[in-house]
Amino acid sequence: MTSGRRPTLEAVAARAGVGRGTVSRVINGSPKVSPEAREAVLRAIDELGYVPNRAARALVTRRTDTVALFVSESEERVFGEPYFAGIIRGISAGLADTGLQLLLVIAQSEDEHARFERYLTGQHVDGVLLISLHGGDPLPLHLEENGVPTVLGGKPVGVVPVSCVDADNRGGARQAVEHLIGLGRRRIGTITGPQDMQVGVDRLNGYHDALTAAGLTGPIVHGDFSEESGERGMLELLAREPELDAVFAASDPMAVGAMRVLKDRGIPIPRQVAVAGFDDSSTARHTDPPLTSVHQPLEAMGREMARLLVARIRGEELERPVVILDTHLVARESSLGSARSGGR
Amino acid sequence: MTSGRRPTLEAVAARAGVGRGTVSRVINGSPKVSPEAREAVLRAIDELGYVPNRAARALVTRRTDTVALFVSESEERVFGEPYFAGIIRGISAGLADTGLQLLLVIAQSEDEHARFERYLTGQHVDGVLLISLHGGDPLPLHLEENGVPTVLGGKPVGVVPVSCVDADNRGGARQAVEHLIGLGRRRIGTITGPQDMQVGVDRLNGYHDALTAAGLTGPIVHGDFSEESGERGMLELLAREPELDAVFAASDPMAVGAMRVLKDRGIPIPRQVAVAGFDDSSTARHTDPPLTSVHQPLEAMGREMARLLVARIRGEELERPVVILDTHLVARESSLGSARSGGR
DNA sequence: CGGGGCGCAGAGAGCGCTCTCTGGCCCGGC
DNA sequence: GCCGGGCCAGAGAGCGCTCTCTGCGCCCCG
Repeated sequence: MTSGRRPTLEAVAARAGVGRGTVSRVINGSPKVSPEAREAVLRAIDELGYVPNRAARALVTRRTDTVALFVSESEERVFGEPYFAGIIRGISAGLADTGLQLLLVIAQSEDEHARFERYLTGQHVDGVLLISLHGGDPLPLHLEENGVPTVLGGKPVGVVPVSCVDADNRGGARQAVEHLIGLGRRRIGTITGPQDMQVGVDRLNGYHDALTAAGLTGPIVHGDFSEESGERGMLELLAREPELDAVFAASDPMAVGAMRVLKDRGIPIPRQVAVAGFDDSSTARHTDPPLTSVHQPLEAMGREMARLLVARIRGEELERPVVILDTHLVARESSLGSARSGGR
Repeated sequence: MTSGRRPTLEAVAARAGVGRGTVSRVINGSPKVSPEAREAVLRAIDELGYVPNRAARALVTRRTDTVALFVSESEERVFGEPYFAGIIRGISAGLADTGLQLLLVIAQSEDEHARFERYLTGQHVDGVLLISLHGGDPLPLHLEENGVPTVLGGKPVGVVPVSCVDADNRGGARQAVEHLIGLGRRRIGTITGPQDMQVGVDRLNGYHDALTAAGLTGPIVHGDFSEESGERGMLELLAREPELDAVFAASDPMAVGAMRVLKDRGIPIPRQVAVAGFDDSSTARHTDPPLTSVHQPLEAMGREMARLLVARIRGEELERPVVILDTHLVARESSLGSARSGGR
């Protein structure tokens, strides 16, 4: 089929009866080409099935037309699957008509993390998308210092990033807790996420916001987003506050863990204790009872990350370098239904 | 930090007091370098923070050190999230110490599918991994014809692939149905996957195998792996076989849909009808009751795909170009517990 | 002590593209 | 009618690397 080797730009030029420069101009959409020449070149490209060689182009332009999605997965609990898949779809969609390719880099250990830092700063990609970043990771800083545009998924703890996209974790958590308060709950505990991640801090703050606004306080225990830490957290909450009538878990898996403990103890959900989670993962719809949870627009977040990165690569000034997308509560049976006090 | 531009191989050679060729040999691990020269080169590389330019190398070697993972997601129902994430992790792990980068290509429409076919056959990647392939997709054939090594995740329907990795869908389905038979069930229906996908066919065959071995028959309805098709399938099964005492759904979402219908009808699970699914997704653990399901080793499958592809890229002969990995049943409450006939 | 062979190093070419610079052609103005 | 300017095309250089080929020096053997 392909005779020996793929056709080069030179071959196209020969066939079209023009010079290499003209072919290059046509390919790159330069206006300085006469209609006849353009026509001839396009026909030759078509006839030869010419595809430009990226390596050769990258060599001279110093752009690779590739961006990396870097996922640090040293602790797999952080890396919830629905989150991952949703974000990736959004990114892929956002990149689709930009001509940029997506390189997926999953660092599963510290070693790999270091190796990839070198790789990414080494002129191999035009930009980097980072998700599930851990507290104080210097990677985004190093990248920017080396002139590699970087967009973060999720706010980093501490530093103000050059550009990042996040869900409104604080607002979402606040909504969830306000929802519980609105249902008449008064002794509302929370199981937090890791406090070295901004997302954990934000969701705790949202919880605080709602309680404070209602003049309430409640017990706080710390988890790490995992189902198992949800179980431990629930046990601790019950020990500290036997009169608990609701719990807000900062992730769905933790909510699932909490619900398991409640069931084991024979505590009816939501009659005695209402439960709300965060993520609105597919699991939330299938728990017993179905879990009230905060939905975040994963695909939109991914798309927005791609948009920001592309703009930065093109050297455009960003009007809003930090984008926070709305979250909303999806109320289900784990909180709805009658509470003990109001019960029939 | 970086003064102007990154150091080139030439700069390293100058600093080490050797020629470019020697530096190249050191980098590529050629044995034909004296220890002293190698030492000097390595020091210079370290001092300069030299990172080879991939584009320049790719241009001359005609290898890109990049493989693509191509996901055709035109119908999103097929592309279950846990499947995706698990496989990717395996692939990433399998590629980790090969120096190959992973390009993620998600074709969300027919247009993109066609565009990427051109891209992938156009010397941009050294090999391609394909997952969730649809019946009769000519892409793998085209790729191989163009000399691009390809490894499939999941057997294609019809043609015998050059190399592919799959789970033992038939065996898994058979195990699940044997399990139901072993529990005393005799009127076992199935909701199949799409029959234009080999995975759908295999799981139906496994169901057949088990029934035939036990001298039974049962009603078959066709679904498309989606939750909604599981609901429809269950309704149809109940209509066709009111005495049904078990159902094997070829995917977890379909099993979930089926369970919803059973619950709506007030049919106790598993007392009257036992349910088994396929995938052992995280959802399976959280349904009510928890779902018996067939587990497939996703990460191992991904790793195996990577291994096969790397071997093919290196031109090694494959001893077993088609790898089928074992599946096993995870029995949970949706099938365990007492059946009607046996009382409690 | 001389010649042949081997092993390591360096010079040169070239991968396929872009980009700059020069040149040719045509048109308009004086 | 001649010259200047604008516009499009092509030639040339060079991006950073690999690979081949030549050459040099050393060692070993006769």
